[in-house]
Amino acid sequence: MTKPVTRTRIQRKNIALISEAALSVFSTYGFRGSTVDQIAREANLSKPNLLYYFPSKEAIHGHLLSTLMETWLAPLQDMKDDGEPLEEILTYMRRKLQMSRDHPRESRLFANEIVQGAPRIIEMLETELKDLVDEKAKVIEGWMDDGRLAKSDPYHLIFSIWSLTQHYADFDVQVRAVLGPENDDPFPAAERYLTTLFTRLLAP
Amino acid sequence: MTKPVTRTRIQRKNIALISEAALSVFSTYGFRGSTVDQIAREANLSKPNLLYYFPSKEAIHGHLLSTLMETWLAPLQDMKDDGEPLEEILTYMRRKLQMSRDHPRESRLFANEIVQGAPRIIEMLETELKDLVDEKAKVIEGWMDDGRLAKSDPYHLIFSIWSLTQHYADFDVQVRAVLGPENDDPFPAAERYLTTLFTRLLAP
DNA sequence: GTCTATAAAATGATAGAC
DNA sequence: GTCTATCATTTTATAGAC
Repeated sequence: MTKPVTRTRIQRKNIALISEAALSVFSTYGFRGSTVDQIAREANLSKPNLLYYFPSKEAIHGHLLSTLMETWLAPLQDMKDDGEPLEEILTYMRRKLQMSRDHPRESRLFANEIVQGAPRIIEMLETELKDLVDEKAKVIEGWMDDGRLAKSDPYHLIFSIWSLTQHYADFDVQVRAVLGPENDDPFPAAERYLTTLFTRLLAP
Repeated sequence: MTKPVTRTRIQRKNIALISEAALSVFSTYGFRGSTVDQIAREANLSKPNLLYYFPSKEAIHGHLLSTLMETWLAPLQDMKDDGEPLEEILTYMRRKLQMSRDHPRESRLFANEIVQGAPRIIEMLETELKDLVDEKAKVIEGWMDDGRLAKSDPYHLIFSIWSLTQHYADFDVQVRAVLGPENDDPFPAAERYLTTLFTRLLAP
């Protein structure tokens, strides 16, 4: 698929530098709201030098999205049929919550893209993501049919894990504004709350 | 606060036209990603004519945000101390879900603003919104202390209602992509799922 | 109130020297 | 590989006729 490339140390370094800078900028302003100038400044490169490594603004954004996609899907892929059902769900939820805490920019990059209609990843959502969710929804449904998990809609269950965990990255400023400056880290309380929520919802 | 204005019919009509168009455009592209040209085209006005009614792009955006804010807070304000606790919470959740279904552009306008750091409404979040949530969290905590609602964190309970309901507006394309074209309206199933979720979480 | 024309700044991208 | 200079477009906003 992707053509094999041999890159020099300096190429690897600059591509990493640009990716890092672009992640910060795109996740904060969205695709159309971001400028190549901003990214170049953030990466400490001149604009033409940045465009020596990527042919266009669109290319940088596409590179980020496809690179991050597999990281993003990994936690759901790792939810295994043969585990203890409630523990599998709780582990998935906790991993997603950790990603919100440790990689909020990645979360906001996707949030920006999807809120704005997902023009650049809609196809991937309809194929890769849908297939993965279909598969895992079947697993969850099996658990419910076996009486190992209380019944509820498996698709909306997955949506609820996404929305509840990503909220702490995507709406971080609002969460902090409401909790006030005295509560600096909302994540420990969030984890306790979400554990209770999914346990009460799903315990058989 | 706002200076009282007497507007002609034509002024009211055009301001409404511009607001409507701007809501569509800003909610889809965010502030920086939107152009005055787009809004003018959408409103069937020339760009200078649009700028005759609003002094700048920023002014249109600000007008929208402050106009919509009270609509946005109304459902939480209406949650009353003297009702049946679980019903009050479920009613609030359902009203929020209805807003996601009936006013998705408003939801996405705020989502865009907050994901991008809420530069234009952060102050309002730290005052009006925080005060309202503080007040309602106290009410909920009272219900829990009286044993009329199972205990859990009232702040994160409110966050969870926001994230779960707004998800169906803000991430609409993703929800539809995953459910596939055969499931055209996700809201009925969402309402059943969320009713189950909050009932199991909160029933004493 | 509405329009055409246009100024002034920003932005994406390229040319070409080193 | 990196830079300065620059082009072509887009974009916000204004001038001024009607």
